Amino acid sequence: MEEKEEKVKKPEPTKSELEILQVLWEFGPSTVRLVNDKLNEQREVNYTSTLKLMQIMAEKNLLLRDESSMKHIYRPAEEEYKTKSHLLDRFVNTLYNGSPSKLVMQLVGSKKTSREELDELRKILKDLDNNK
Amino acid sequence: MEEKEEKVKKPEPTKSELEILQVLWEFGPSTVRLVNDKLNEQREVNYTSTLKLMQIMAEKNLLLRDESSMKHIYRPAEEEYKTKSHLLDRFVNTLYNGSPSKLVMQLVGSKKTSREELDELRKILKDLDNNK
DNA sequence: ACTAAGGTAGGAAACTTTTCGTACGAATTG
DNA sequence: CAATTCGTACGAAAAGTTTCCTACCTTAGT
Repeated sequence: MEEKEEKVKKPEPTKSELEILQVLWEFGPSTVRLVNDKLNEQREVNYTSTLKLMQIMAEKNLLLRDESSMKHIYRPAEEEYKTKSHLLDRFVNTLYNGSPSKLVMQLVGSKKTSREELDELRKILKDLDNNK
Repeated sequence: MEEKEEKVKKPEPTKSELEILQVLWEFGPSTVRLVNDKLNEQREVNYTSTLKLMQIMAEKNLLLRDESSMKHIYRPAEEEYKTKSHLLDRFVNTLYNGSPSKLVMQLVGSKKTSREELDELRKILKDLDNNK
């Protein structure tokens, strides 16, 4: 009993790696070309830069790829939810001493949080109460 | 009308820089020695490493320092609240498409969030309703 | 006065992350 | 079938971040 699926530890994605993951989560398994095009809607990146990065991510097991066709198809190795949950966790730990409610207080107190968002928040918390 | 206080843009703190800021926020204006000691409670860092980093941070205007005495006293250039608020904002933008409520939903859905924290959250949202 | 202890400053080394040049193979097209 | 286009692979350069060595100054103790 040793190998099941992916035994290898996935490191945390870097900033640029996260950008790539976002694209893949949004558009599903994609070619480097597609990803690079999307990235270039935000900022200029050379195609080979994106290629290289995605190759590295594959090595690190952040991405999986299908090489059966010539244009390799990449996809995230881990679910969006799982990855983000992990990142959120670290964020709460480093900035809010591990206390999610402190974070939410800041959100609620922030001028940047819109009325609509606040309404949404109320709804969520109400549900929380009901399913107690 | 050109210079008022600090016109210079402060860059986002890096990971290590954030560690230092945390110490300064918690303990107030401090010497490098103090900061380094606190850091070493978590992990081993050489004194001059911390010194150098704090000097760089002062250059970048992340820290201000009082050089009047020989042991320089450093303090964050920006309030804890402001810096964290900014970081939280960027976090929400990059991971949750700018929607705080999505983030909170993840918090609420996470197994890692304790019962106590959930209670806290309810309280916060209730207040939100009252001060509507 | 000398030594030890504790400061600062600066530069270089070590790592990590990001970018891109170059080579080269496969497909497409004129 | 040549030329252009589009793909991968690889390596190294560039940039960013972190660590630490060395030099040197000041203060405290002996």
